[in-house]
Amino acid sequence: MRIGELAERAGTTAKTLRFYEEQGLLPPAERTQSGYRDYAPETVARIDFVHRGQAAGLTLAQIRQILDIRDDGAAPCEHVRDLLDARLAEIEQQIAQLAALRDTITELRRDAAQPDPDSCSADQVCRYL
Amino acid sequence: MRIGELAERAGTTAKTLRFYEEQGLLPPAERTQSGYRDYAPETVARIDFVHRGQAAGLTLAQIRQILDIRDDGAAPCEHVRDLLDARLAEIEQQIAQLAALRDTITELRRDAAQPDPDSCSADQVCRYL
DNA sequence: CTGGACCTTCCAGTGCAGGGGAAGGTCAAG
DNA sequence: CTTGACCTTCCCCTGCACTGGAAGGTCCAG
Repeated sequence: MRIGELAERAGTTAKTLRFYEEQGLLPPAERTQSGYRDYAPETVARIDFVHRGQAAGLTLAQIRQILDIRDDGAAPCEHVRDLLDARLAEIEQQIAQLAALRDTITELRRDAAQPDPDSCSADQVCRYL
Repeated sequence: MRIGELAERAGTTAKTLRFYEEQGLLPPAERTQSGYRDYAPETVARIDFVHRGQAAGLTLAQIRQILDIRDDGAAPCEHVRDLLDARLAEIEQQIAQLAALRDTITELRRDAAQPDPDSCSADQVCRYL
């Protein structure tokens, strides 16, 4: 299978697959005599895994770690579990930060409900911020 | 006042102030005979405003819009209000997306609570993801 | 007059996940 | 034999807000 067909089957682009190979997410592909990349059908599953990892909010670097463990012949279960835990903690923190920011902005917005341009000195630019 | 002193008073770095000037957040500074930037003390207030805008989650481009309106002689109140509204909507959406991702990961994590390496085929890399 | 602190410009890189496009090679159909 | 679709490598660009560093100029104290 050539790179275009693989890309279509896996729901991505040839450009992205070359990028994944460069990043070590895909092993260097076999080549035809003329230099074209030649993929086994199973490669689709590997790309699907990358997509599942992304859907779980993992970075390509983290997904690569998992693949490296698997390629070493081990089962990456525990590492996956740790990554999910870490990601979960990050997300909770991000949500908390965004919620705090939302509250801040909501308050600013309330103060700015009936703007009074005259009470804004040019010096401070805008007294509602 | 030279750039280093301004940076210290405003709680930032000289490098950042040059960057702000380049981005149009600060007007091109006066220069001394020898070419050093020379600032009026009021400049601190402008940088403070930039920081308040950042604290409200606005981008430098958005903060620049507000400053441009003020520099045109108008009061930016209404534009500020609109920006806050837009930012608020974005934040709500980001929070919702993160909450959905959190739920997804929580579920994955529950399935991976007692990892069973043998049930993971090498093909799919990790059945918990 | 020398050293060090400060300033200048310009170039380049950071992290993330690719996308755009040039210049050229290959392959199958008509 | 040519056309068009596909492939190759290569390098640069995106957004965001800076940060680092090189090479050189200025200022002031000792």
